[in-house]
Amino acid sequence: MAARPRIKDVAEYAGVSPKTVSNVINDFEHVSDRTRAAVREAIDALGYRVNLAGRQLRQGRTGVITLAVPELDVAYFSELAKYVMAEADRRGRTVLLHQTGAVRERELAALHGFDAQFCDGVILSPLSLVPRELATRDRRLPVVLLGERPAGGATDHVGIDNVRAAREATEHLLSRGRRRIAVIGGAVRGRQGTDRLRTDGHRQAVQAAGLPFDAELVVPVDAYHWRDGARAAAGLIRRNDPPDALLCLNDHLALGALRALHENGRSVPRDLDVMGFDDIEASSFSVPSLTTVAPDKEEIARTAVSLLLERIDDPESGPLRDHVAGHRIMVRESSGG
Amino acid sequence: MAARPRIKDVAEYAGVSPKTVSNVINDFEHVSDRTRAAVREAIDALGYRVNLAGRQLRQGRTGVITLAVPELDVAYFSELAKYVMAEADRRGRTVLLHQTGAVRERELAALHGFDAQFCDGVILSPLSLVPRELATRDRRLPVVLLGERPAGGATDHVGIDNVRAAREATEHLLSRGRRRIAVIGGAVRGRQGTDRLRTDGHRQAVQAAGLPFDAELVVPVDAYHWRDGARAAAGLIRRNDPPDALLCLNDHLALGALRALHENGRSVPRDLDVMGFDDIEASSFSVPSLTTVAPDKEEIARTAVSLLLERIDDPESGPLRDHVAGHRIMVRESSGG
DNA sequence: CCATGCGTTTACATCGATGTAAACGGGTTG
DNA sequence: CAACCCGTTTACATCGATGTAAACGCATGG
Repeated sequence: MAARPRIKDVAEYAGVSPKTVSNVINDFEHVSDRTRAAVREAIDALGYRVNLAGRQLRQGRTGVITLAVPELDVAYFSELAKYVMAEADRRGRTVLLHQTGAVRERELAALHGFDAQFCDGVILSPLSLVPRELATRDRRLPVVLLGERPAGGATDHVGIDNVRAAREATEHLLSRGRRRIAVIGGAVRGRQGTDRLRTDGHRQAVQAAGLPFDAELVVPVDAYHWRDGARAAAGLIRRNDPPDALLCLNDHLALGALRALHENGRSVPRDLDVMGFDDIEASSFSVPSLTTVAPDKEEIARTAVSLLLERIDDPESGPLRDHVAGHRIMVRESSGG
Repeated sequence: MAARPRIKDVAEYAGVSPKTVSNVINDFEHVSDRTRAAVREAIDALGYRVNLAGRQLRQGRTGVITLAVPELDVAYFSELAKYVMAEADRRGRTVLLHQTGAVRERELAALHGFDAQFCDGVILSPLSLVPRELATRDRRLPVVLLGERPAGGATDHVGIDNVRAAREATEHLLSRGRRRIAVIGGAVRGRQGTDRLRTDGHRQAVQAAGLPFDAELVVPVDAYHWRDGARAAAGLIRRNDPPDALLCLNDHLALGALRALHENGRSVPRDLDVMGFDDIEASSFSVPSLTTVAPDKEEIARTAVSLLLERIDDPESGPLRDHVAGHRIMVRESSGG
């Protein structure tokens, strides 16, 4: 089998110079129709496809953007990845998907282009990095952050209004008559991460209702997986003064909690209400189906890609942008819906 | 901020030639310790990192392998991706994750390196391509196929023994006294896809037990998602002679079926048994928890990466390989476990 | 003291595509 | 008919890293 054809081969076949072939490929306007046709024919005949390495070396662009998320088997991220890839595809880019495992070093590596400088820019969903680390990133690589807003604010950002979303979630539970609402995966103090922001929103709703905020009901977790939600829920219902509702900061936690409640003979929503965050596909199909906060993932993905591509095309373009994407409360069976 | 340092900058800083720096980077043996140390220091001082485009252009290698799967939000694939990435990481490679959406053209594009020739090889989990198409691939790009075994057999392959796995699954249900077992997502005829192979295995078990095989109980689906499983299950229990067990060809279908059965007042496993395939994390936490066939995903990932890297390092290396990975039946509540 | 050998380092060319600037050629115009 | 213009095409250099082959330097042996 012959070697992969180069631009030079196409040029010889078409009887023109390599640069002319390049001009045709890149839709340069001053190419006569005859030449263009001849080159197109040569490209088809030889099955030529551009070599990205050569192009990048010359242009400094790859057409590849990286999406770095903590874990792909957290459904929220794989669903988000799907939207990001679809949008990138629409814009003629390729997505390099990367898992950081929420490890600091790997998130930092993502910020700096993976030593590889393989991509034109990065969409990063950070978990471990603190704002200062996020701020010291390599300015040469455009970055858009997802999730919590970086305090320093040196980077474009897309996310939902976590405080408001959590407040609305708790308001929903309060409106159902729930009074002792536990927050699984929450954080009362510490940096303004997603967990802290959502806990703050919850606290606002509780206090606005004239109820006392009980920090004992905020249960931190190791990770946002089923098992962590199950463990937390099991612990909570064994307390002397158990909660009458569980606000779980993602759907995996909530689904794990549902399982634990079932194992312990509690009925949802009769005995307790349960809510989640993210609205992953599984949440429509659980038994009972799960009330949850649904961020507009498609809006998040679309906006993140747009902001990133703008920065790539023009690194100096305007001020930092901070897009707040929409969200909805999806009321389902786990809170009587 | 200064421009990214090149190998030449490092060379000047260290007072050696660019090629010597390259030798240090690539661990060439004939470099004196003094020179090596000086170069290392220069690299640190300047924060130098190799430019992959330059390297690929010269070496024809990127260190990047592609994993192309139908859909990332099918948990089996995102879990598999996690293992593949972990293994690739261990081997010092980067994974470019790609979604084909089960679209023929996109699977073909994957086979040919995405027009981009960005990667050294591809691990492809095909859904739509027929064996002939798989055989006509570009020989220059090493490929490992996952899932069903390609009939033509022109490519390395890793998968479980689908026929046996399905036979064992059905045997489990039969041993519980189930007699009318429906297959959701199955196929009685057509090419030897995963669906067909598993249906065949099921049929073998049924007939080995001296029972009639009822093709009416094999229900095809559009996709392997919750909603499809829910729809199929809802249809089945409305029949005059409903099944007493559902063998669903992936866990999403099974979880959707559980939901539909619940909505229709059926109790699992009292009224029916339900089984899935894949053993995704959600299946341990559903209510009831799901009996399922657990392929050894880690073995699949590890082997696929190994085979691919061998082919990349030596394209002529030996005959085609076909690795059959292990699987287990995980008995849980949905079949009385 | 020079020749030889071996291990280390360097100069140069090269991978493929494309920016730059100059060359080319056909048509106008004075 | 020459000077000129403008749109098209080309020659050449370049991006960064590395393979090749030759040069270099130090040590040993004749």
